[in-house]
Amino acid sequence: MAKLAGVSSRTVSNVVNGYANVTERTRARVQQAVDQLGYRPNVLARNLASGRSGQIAVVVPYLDTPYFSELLQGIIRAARVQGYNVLIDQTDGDPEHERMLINHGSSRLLFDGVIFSPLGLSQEALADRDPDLPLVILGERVSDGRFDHVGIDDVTASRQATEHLLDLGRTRLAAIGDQPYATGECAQLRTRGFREAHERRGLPVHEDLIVHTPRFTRPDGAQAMAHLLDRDDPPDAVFCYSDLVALGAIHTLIARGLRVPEDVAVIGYDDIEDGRYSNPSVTTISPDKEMIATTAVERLLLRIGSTTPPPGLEVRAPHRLIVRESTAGSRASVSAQHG
Amino acid sequence: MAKLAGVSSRTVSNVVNGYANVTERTRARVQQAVDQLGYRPNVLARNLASGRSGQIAVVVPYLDTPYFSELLQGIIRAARVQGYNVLIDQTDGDPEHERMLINHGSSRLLFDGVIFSPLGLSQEALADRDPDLPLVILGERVSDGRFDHVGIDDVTASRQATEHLLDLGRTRLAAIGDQPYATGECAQLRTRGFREAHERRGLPVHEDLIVHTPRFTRPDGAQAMAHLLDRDDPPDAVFCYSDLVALGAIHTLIARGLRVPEDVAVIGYDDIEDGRYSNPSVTTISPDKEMIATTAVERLLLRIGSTTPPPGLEVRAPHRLIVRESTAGSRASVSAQHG
DNA sequence: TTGAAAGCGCTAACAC
DNA sequence: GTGTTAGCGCTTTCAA
Repeated sequence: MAKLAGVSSRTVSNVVNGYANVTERTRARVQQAVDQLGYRPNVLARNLASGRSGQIAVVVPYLDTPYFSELLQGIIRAARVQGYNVLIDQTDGDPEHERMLINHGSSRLLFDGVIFSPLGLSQEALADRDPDLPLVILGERVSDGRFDHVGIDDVTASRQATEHLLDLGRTRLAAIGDQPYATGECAQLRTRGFREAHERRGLPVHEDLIVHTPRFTRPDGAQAMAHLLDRDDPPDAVFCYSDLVALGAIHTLIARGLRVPEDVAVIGYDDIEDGRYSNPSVTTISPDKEMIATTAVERLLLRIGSTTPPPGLEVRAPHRLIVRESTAGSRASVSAQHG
Repeated sequence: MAKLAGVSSRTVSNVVNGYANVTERTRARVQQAVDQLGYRPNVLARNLASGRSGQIAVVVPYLDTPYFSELLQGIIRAARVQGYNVLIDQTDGDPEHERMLINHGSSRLLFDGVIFSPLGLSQEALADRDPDLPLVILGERVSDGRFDHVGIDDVTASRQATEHLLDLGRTRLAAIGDQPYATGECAQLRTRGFREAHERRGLPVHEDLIVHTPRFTRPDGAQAMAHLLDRDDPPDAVFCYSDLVALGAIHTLIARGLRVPEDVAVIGYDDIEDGRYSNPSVTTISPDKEMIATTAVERLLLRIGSTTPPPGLEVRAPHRLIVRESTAGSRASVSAQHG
């Protein structure tokens, strides 16, 4: 024991953990011993004794989705600053896997809390989860008071995206990405924003131009767009529920010899890097990822630290509309509005 | 203790861990007790006692690089099958951070081994690392016998990419991504392949068309391409050291009103999804990511499991050339050659 | 303010 | 094959 090299046990713990009640002299003495012996506390032992693992889990549906990997970066950074490690888990949107993770998951104890971006998980599954597991939800789901929720205002953002398309003078707006079933809450909020924009202008929604997709990937976008173009009366603007979908849609448009945005304007969602360098670059809704990440970590650690769980907080992160070539053409400039 | 509900301690451990020497009857009895009490072994305690954490770390320079996030998926999957959790760490290519992780890193004990994709780390730093840490290196660096190395044959792949460009009848080939300094080994191997292709055909290398970039990102590609186009005698084909670079380069080309591939053919490297849906889609070198991931995990676990470290293995993963629109135009089809 | 000692819940060497 | 027992290296009451 390192403590032999000066004083004794309990004090070392105090010093290493930076507790208050230690004489300056003692602290110095211990510190010196620590340095000299190159002592490093054993994380495992500490974890066992304290009952905490010093790790948080981040659960996302798909790791190779740029939106998530960009978000993850911020989370990892924020967690590390607080001395926490991040465990990453991918669910592939599998409801069973998601449920397992927030229930009496086998790996409970491996992490002290979870930042969770659910996809397939229903409200009910969320409800009967392990009540002792500190939890922060990302995305669209609204807090039931027992966890925190961080996300942008999807409805407003979607409305603004749609209004941008209408402002361009387009009249036949399509929407790609609706998911009119239990696990598609996120998509449904965006559809609601799409509708609201029309309502505010007193314009009719072209119901048949709302296309469903199983996911928000490039292939989904490409296929949906092809579907739309096969119609008698194709759209002149498309609101895509992710930048990936937009990228896929644009791919199809160009492959069919159409011009973006002259023939069809396209707007995406997420502001991933791909959309900044694509041809054309993609107009998009840009959520403040940095703030989402920071807030999520902050809230989770607060939750982990408290014995009496704080009330569930509803955090609205800001977003902006970023106009690029896919709606503005080559003269694209940036306009911003905070949500 | 769950053991009260039947027999006793040590046996439980045996059963739970699936060891051999247990009577069928005993096993059943224990199993029943386990089920009944809803017993779950405490991972932390197990880790402390066994000295192993059941976690492996994967260290990559940048998490939001599609190549890495695609690779990570495979690694996570493979590790999970073996009952291992994956801890992800991002170094931002910071040599100091990288060195720390493979030395007496503070978080040693948190993971049993590391799969490492180094960037800034010099050969020397690698040499004086913690010799007890099981290590598998991804990418270009060749094994010194004390760790395993998994990667494709960069020189051959790069030569094939270049030959593909020459086969198109192009004569002024540029290369974007060289890094002629200590930490740019990966880039240098690709440059070597680029040269070899010219040599084999008895063609001169246009030295002034080899452009250096600090990283392999879209902005790097975009900028380098702009630089090339500002020359008196621009290239008619470009070998980009990553798909992201290619995407950036194409962005610039199109912005300048040039046609890809008619005016300039572009080939990338990595086969990320972005390149399959971009306009034009990107011809590329496709490494077998699945195999790289599986092999890396397999070798690492083997290393973790052995008391006497196995000799460092050099694993060559296969790759293929995938021809798409950025070199073949809209009639792009797929040709494959294994490396 | 600091020492002593009792675990945290498991694994593994050692006997039976 | 299975029970006994001694730690793994820390945190944390409890005294002093």
